[in-house]
Order: sequence, then C-alpha cells, then structure tokens
Amino acid sequence: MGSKGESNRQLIVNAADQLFYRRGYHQTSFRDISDATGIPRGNFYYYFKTKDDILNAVVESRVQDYGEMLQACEQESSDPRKRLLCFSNMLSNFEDNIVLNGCPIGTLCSELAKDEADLKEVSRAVFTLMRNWLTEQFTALNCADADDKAMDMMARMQGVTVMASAFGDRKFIHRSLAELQAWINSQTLS
Amino acid sequence: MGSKGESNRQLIVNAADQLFYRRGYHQTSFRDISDATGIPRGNFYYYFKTKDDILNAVVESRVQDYGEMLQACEQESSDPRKRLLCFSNMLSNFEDNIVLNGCPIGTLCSELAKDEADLKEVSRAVFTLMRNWLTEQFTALNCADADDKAMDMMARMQGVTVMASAFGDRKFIHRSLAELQAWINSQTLS
DNA sequence: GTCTATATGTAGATAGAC
DNA sequence: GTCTATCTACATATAGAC
Repeated sequence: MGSKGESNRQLIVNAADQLFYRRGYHQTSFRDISDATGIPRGNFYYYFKTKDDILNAVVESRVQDYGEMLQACEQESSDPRKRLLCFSNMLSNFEDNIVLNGCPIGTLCSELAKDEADLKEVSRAVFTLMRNWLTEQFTALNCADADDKAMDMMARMQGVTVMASAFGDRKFIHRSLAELQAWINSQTLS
Repeated sequence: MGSKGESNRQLIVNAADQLFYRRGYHQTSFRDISDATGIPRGNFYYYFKTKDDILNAVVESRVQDYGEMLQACEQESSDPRKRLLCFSNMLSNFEDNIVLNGCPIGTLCSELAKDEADLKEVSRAVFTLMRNWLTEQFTALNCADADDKAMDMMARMQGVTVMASAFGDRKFIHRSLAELQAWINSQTLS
C-alpha cells in the first residue's frame, strides 16, 4: 500500500466517521462520502469490499482515537479519580455535537443493535475499550465491584446524551456532569 | 371513515410501530409493513400521504399507549413514590425487548435526531409526555427541582437501556433498577 | 376502498478503459 | 490506482382499473 492510496483510504474513513455520526450508518450513502471527499463512488471498492468493511474501518479508527484519549487521561494524572474526571469531561468537550447528534458510540450501537448480530458486535468495540479502562480506574480506587461502577458511569453518561439530544438541552449536560463528578469524587480509595 | 378502513389503518400503524422499533424507521420499508400486514404497498397511500405521515400516526399511537400506562400507574396508588416505582418497572417488564432493541422511544429519538428538525420534534412527543408526568409526581413529593428530577430519572433509565442493549446484559437491568428504586424511595416528602 | 402495474430516484456494487 | 459508465435491486410514491 503506497502513501497516496493510504491517504485516500484515510480520507474515506474520516469522512465516513463524521457522516455515520451526523446522519447514521444506514442513512449515509456512498454518494455522501463521495461528495465529502471528492473521491468517485466506484473508487471505494478498491479500498473496501463492502459498506460493512467501511464500518469496520471506522470503528477501528475510533478505537484508535479513543484509545489515545484514554492515554491522555492517564498521562494527566496518576490519581484514578482525576483520570475519571478527565474521562467525564468528554460531556462538556463535545457538548455542541452531543446536543445535535448524541454520542457517536452510543447512537451507532443503538442503530446497529437493530441489525444483524455481527454489525452489533462490531459497533460495541469502543464501548468495550472504555469499559475495560474505566474498570481499571475503579479497581485502582479499591472498588469491590469495579466493573459494575464502570457500567454505571457509562450508563449515566449515555443517559445524559440521549436526553440532551432529544431535548436540545445544553444546561442538562452541565448539571449532570457536575453531579457525575461529585459522584466520582465520592468513590472510595480505602 | 368506516370501520373497515379504520381497522386497516390501525393494522398498518401497529405493524409500523413494531417494525420501527425492531429495525428502525429508515430501515423499515413499505414492503416490510406490507409483508407484516398482508396489505399491498400501494394501498398505504389511501391512508397516509407519506412515510412521515405513518411515523406521525405511530407516535400518536404511542402517546396514547404510554398515556394509558401512566394512568395505570396513577390508579395503582395515590403515593407519588409508588407511582414512580410503577413507572420504573417498565425496565423489567420489557427487559426482553430492551436487551434486543433498546428503548423504543429513546432509539427512535436517537435515530431521528440525525434527520430534519421536524422529524426530531415529532419523535420527542412521548418523552415530553413522560417528562411532564414525572415532574407532576416529583412535585407531589415536594421536590424543589421536580423537572430536574424528572430528567434525571429518564436519563438514568435511558442510560440503562443503551448499555443493556449494547452488551446484551439482562443482569445490568436488574441491578440498575434496584438502585433506581432505592433512589426513588430516598426522595423527600417534606 | 382495494389492488396491480408502474414511474422515478437512488442504493450498493461491478466492469473495464485508462 | 483512478475514474466513468452501468448493472441490479429496491426505495417511496403515483395512476388508474376494478
């Protein structure tokens, strides 16, 4: 794979990533991706066999991106609580997008849960990444049920994004984030 | 409108309701609804002008159905806390469907938030119904910020459905419901 | 009111020139 | 590797016979 080809492939993945988020997977057509990149439709099949393959590449790309974000949270502090706070700040960092389109991961999972099992499984990858990372942090806080806490925290954040986007409510994000962060700070380090 | 026509119309709405939930709005075709009802595709346009009109009818139907469920919760008790517990029991009553397809309302809102503003607005109707009803209950409990509590409770439940469907996790529903109900019982009646 | 046939557009995917 | 032209299927929607 030469540098030109790799670059075009990445252009497609990046555009698809954005479009899958803003319009949904099924509502995004090859024409949309073509318009966004300037790359002709038929050309996509040089890089990907099917649309599902593009989805796979987008999820891989997201795993990479969110993995880097988690590493950034780790490097910010060795205190697990501070790391959790860093993670929770996603809600305010991306609030403009959340109000419009919800969570990119959550809405993709919700959409593809209604499809065949393999697509559902693929879409879950980023959630799994986050869940494992959060479990590590709660474990470092000596929480007995660290994985439960991880699920609780993700559920809280997902609930906020669903309601905030349904009602276009920015203030709800702010209030909920404050309460979430109070909860994080209340987690024991025994 | 005669009884035969009203009945066929209702058949279409009921089938569309189920299909919009199990497959999503955009992924449900007239062919799907035709297959489910036995009513020919072209016939739909006698009852509805567009697919969006079917969506409108489905949302109206859901507002009706969930309105009746709220009334049932009211009739079960005059204690607002018991009414809230009744509402929260939706999570266990529908857990089989939730694990497979998430919340019918939440996933529809998430899907249509990515569409034009008018569809997004329509899909929000059931959420608004619930929000107002929950606010009434928290007001009856003398909560200062009753609407905030209503949003918090809905966000909690939505978060549970998103995570439960993403991971196919029934146990998470049970544990979260127990914690939600403890929270409900802790709400002050000063 | 009910149904068939069909119009019109666009989806994902392919073939083959360059 | 890149691009155009095109295939096949199916989407919503319409026309018009019965």
